This record gives sequence, structure tokens and C-alpha cells, in this order.
Amino acid sequence: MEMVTPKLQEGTKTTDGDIGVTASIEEQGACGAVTDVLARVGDKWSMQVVMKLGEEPRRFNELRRAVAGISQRMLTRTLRNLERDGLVNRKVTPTVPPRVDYSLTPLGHSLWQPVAQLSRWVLDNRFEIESARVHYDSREEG
Amino acid sequence: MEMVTPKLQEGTKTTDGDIGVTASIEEQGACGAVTDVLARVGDKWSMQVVMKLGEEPRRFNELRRAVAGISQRMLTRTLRNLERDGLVNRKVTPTVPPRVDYSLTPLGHSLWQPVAQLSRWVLDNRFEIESARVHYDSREEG
DNA sequence: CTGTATCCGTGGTGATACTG
DNA sequence: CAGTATCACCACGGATACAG
Repeated sequence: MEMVTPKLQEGTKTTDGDIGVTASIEEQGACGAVTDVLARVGDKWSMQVVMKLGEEPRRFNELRRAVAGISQRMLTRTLRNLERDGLVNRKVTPTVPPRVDYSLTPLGHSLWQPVAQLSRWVLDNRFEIESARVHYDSREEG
Repeated sequence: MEMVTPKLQEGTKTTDGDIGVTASIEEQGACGAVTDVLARVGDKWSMQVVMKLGEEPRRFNELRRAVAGISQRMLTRTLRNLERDGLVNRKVTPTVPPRVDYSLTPLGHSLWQPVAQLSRWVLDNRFEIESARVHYDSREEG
């Protein structure tokens, strides 16, 4: 069993403040809280999964195809984490072969809102970011 | 020189789709774009730094104290990344001891907007998330 | 179909010491 | 004060094989 290591996946052992994922959210200020969500939602696949599930509920392999590039392992892990945080609902139909339907919870849908805002910002500013990078890099190496 | 490794910091070598940070943003759909920003903004410290700088410009060690828990190394790296993306402005005053002032660029400030949205969501839903986790964990181990 | 187990490389993060 | 250099840890993520 590797499970999904439900606790502690920050960088390393956090000696001082321990702003770990496990550390209860309410302990932190607003900044830390945002960081906490970002840690959950900011990983490589979570948002893509949430967005795909936001379109419509999907089964495991449908999701796998929809996301494109995600491995089986990471899809499982991502879904478990989202489920743990109450963002995704998992409904097992114990037929053979088994059928598992994933869908967004109301909480998951509500997250889609601010994420869409962020998405919007990206779309609006991607070129500016990109040119900033080019400028910065050329200034460094040049 | 370790520099700041300006390119490629995703999980691993990305064999198939290569949705790397380096891959030009415009190549991706909205989903990938969000992932890209999240990769940039979703690391452990970036948003906390942005938020602190959003309040007011700060010097290096002021920032260090404001963020609480960040190491010197990570503050430097975070600031460099933000600077590279055009979100943070770095003004050096070559006195002795040296003085370096960091502030948000207009682009950085514009990012603050959607981040505030997300922050708001976190504040509104932190308890629900936390109770979901508790419920999930107790269901697993129990 | 929907996972789980195992192996392993990469790199993000921290600790510490050092520099100008 | 504001970094840089070096070392080490360990979590993330991918590949592959196996299981119910």
C-alpha cells in the first residue's frame, strides 16, 4: 500500500513554522490559507481535472482521455486528494467491470468561480508575461 | 553559480505532451494555461510574497520577516521568479550596506485581483474543506 | 475498467556557512 | 543588508507491471 499519503507533502520537514498542508487551516492568516489552497489546487493536474469535471461528470478513463498527458497513477492520486478536500464526489457502481463516476461537489463548483478569474487573468496577460521572461533572460545571458 | 534555473521546473521530463512551463503559453488551451499560471503562482511562497508586496513595497529583510517561515534562499528564488515574470520590480540602491526595494509592477498588481478572489474563496470555505478532510481521513483509518 | 505496487529520476525546499 | 554556495532530504511525477 502506498495509499495517497494524505498528510504532509510540502517541500521538506518545515522546522520552524510548520505551514504544512496538515496544519489546520484556521491556524493560519489569510495569506497562509491561500497558500494552502494553492498547494492543493496548484499541483500539476488538479485544476485540469476540476475543469474537465466542471463541464460534466466523467468516468475514470473518460477523464484520463480528457486531460491528456496525465498518467493513471497521477489521475488516481489527484482524484483522491480532491475527494479528500470535498471538491470531488466519487460514486462507485460495483458492476463488472466496475464503474466509477466522478463529479464536482457544490464546493468544487464554487471553486471553479475564482479559478476562472485566475484563468481569465492568464489569458489576458500571457503575452506580457512571456515578453517579460524573454526580456529578463536576454538581460541575464546577454 | 546555481542561478535560479529559469527554465523547466515541472515534475519530471514530460515524455508525452510536454506541458512544461517553458512551452510557450499560447500553445495551450485555457486549461493548460491555468495550469501554467498555477505552476508559477502556486508554489509555496509566491503568493504570500505578492500579497505582502501588494500591501506596500518592502525591502528584502522586511519581506523576510513579513512572510514568516520563508528561508533566505527561497525568498531570493521566489523574488527572482516573480521578477522574471514581470510581476515584481527590484530596485537596488548601491549604498553600504546595500538597499534593495521590492515592489509590485502594474502586472503584479493586476494579478492581485484574481488572487484576492481566490483568497476570498479560501476564507469562505476553509472550514468546509477542513471538515471534509477530517471526515475523509477518519473514514480511511477507522 | 479501475485501480495498486514498485522502482527511480528530477527538482523544490530547507539548513548552514560564506561573501561583498 | 542582501545575497550566493553547497549539501542533503524527500515529495512529485512518470513508467511499468500487476490485481480485482
